[in-house]
Amino acid sequence: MPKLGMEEIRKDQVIKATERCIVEKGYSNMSVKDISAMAKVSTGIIYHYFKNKEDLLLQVLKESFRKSHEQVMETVEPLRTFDEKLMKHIENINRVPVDNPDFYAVMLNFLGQTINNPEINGIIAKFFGNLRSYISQYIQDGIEVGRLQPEKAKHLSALTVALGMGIGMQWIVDPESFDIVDIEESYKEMIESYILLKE
Amino acid sequence: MPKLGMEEIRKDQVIKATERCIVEKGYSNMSVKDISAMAKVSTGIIYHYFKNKEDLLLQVLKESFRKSHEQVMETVEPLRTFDEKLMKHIENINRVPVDNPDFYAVMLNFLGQTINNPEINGIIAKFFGNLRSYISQYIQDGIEVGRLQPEKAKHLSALTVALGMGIGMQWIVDPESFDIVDIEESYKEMIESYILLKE
Amino acid sequence: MPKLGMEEIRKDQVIKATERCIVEKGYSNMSVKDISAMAKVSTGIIYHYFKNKEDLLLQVLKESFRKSHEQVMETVEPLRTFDEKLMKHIENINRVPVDNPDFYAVMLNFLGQTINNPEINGIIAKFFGNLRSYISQYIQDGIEVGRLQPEKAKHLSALTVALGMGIGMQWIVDPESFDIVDIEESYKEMIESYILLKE
Amino acid sequence: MPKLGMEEIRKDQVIKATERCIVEKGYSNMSVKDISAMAKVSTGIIYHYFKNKEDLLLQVLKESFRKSHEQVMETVEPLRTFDEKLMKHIENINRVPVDNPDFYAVMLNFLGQTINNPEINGIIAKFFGNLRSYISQYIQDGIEVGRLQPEKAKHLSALTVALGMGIGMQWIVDPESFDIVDIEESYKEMIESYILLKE
DNA sequence: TATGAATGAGGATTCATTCAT
DNA sequence: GATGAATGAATCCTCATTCAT
Repeated sequence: MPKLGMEEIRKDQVIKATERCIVEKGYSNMSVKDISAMAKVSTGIIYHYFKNKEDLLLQVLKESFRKSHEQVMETVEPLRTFDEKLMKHIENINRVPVDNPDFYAVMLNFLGQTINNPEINGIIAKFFGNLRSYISQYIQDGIEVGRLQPEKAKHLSALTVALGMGIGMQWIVDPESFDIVDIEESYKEMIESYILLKE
Repeated sequence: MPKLGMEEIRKDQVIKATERCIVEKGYSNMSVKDISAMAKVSTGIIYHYFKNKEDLLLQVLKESFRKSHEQVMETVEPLRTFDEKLMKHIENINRVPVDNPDFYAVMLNFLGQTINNPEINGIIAKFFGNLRSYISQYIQDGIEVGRLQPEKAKHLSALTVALGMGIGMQWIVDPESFDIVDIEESYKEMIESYILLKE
Repeated sequence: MPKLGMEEIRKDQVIKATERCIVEKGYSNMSVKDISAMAKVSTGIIYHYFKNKEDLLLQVLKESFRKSHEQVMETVEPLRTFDEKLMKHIENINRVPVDNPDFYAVMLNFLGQTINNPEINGIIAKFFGNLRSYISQYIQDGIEVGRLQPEKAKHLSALTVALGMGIGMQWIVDPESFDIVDIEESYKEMIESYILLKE
Repeated sequence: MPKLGMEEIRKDQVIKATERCIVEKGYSNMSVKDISAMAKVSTGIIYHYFKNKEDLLLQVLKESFRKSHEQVMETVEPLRTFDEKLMKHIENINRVPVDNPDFYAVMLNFLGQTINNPEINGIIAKFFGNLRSYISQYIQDGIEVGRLQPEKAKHLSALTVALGMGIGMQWIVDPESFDIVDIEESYKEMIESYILLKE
């Protein structure tokens, strides 16, 4: 077993274990010992690779957002037209709770810290900002090709993200309340009816 | 100072103090001692009136939702037509983050516990359910008077709530990202364009 | 309901409740609140009639021994001959665990405090001393009527009490280990064979 | 000071300290902090090696019985004849209160918990059962070599243990009441007169 | 007499973090 | 690099006792 170059392996191992702990026990009920047990390492190792628990948690959040972003890019970028991209993005957002419920669990847990932890708040703010800015780009494209009303552009990105997040949250809290696959159509329709795509 | 019949006074005092603690310190960084200091009572009194910290927290959440619901009812109920009601409801939802940021702080903190705490989850699920069901009633009314397309009704309540919550969350996390008073118009327009109100 | 002369009624009520608490929860797991709940009075009442918890407990122990002693006297005193008395006394001692298991529960609980609580130790010592001294009297009588060997008298009372207590304790701890009614015969035989009763 | 492989050392250290605390302060007046101070370790270490206070106490009881049993075996086993063994066993039991008063202090404290703590009850029941079963074996041997009346065997072990325990308890509670070295002779005589050893 | 509200010290237990090995 | 023993402050909670009513 290599002793050198373990850094990446160990960090990854610990971050993944922390994620699982958040999902299984929750942000506020999870000790460093729990994490080390889940990762099958000693507690000492954690402090060897991370400054402290808070540092580790921040890295977990960053990694979680990084992966989520990566996933979105992979599916959306290859598409050509702005409306394909927008609709794909909506699909992506809408399906997170089903496809990757752990992401939601992690995000909700961190969201609870946003009020009192500026660092976490900053990371989440940046993530939301990114989501909006991708959508803004598609919209810009749509305006440029003359198929979108410029006056609707201003809040569209925030509204699109809002719908996705709001649907996801309601569904995570109560999956019986509606069918999340079913609602996707309405989600798209609502956006479309608002921006009045011109043929 | 009276010694008898203090129950309601003390419970209220402690619940309010707990709310303040959640807002100022956060759900997971707040000790019973913090609460008792905030409420200017002894820790013992908290256990005299609440079974334990969890019980207290649940009551804080319930109380928070109760007040929020009350507030909504007061402004929406007096209105006559379904579209006035719906739009007022939207306004209400949209303004919570500005008018009552503490409510958002509390809710976000509890939302973070929803994954791992079935009791909290139940209370939040019920609250979201209530929000949707009020909207559903306005919509029913709208369909009955022939001014609303029935086929849009199915997900409208969830979508309306989603927009409100999603806007609020983004704004709480980053108030610089958009003007929340400004976005209200777009919020309403999006709903209206979807349901195609007939004159 | 009389307000004057409540002292005896209340004291008795509280002492009985305390006894029940000791039996049901154990000496060291029982709070003043438990006692007041069991007695259906307020905690304040307890401090009105007893100096403090320790005082109350001492009175419970005394009362327990007083009742036990009373019971013994009632059945033994009417008898005539010393050997009838001795055997009846043995029967009495032997049957306490079955007839009055609460007494054993209470005594065992207090016995556990004897090492570290001189006051409790004193009361128990006196109780054991009493038991021995009654037996010594019967034996004196036996010697005087010439039916008992004087040289066996010295330790007989302690040995008789020892057998009774030792049997009781083993049986309380494990009632399956022997039949306590059955062992009485052997208990008596052992005493008889030792003192060689002359016809 | 070594950092690895401390488990046995620490456990022993803590168990011994707990024993001392029970003797000096009593089962119900002794805090984990007292124990940790007595053992000269931090409170944390106690929870590192024992599940909780109750677990620790159970191990103390077990250890106490284990040592006592060991001691008995060492002195009794080398002996040849059943009556030598029986008498030695009686001597051993009788001398515990003098030779090892801590054992009695510990046992009495735990005995007080037997009514309300099934686990403690089980351990004590087993210990008493062991004591009886050793004696039963000597008796069997005596019957087989024809020097003991079989009909007396049934309760003899319980009666022998009863005498020993009963004497010890009375003496612990009031050492002035009789001379425990002196009573040993009578203890033995009582057993001998009962079983009528044939030459 | 009687109540039960109120106190706060003290209880068991957990936990982030350090450090000798 | 890696371990897990060790710490002790901080957590939640209980409880004997007091006292205004």
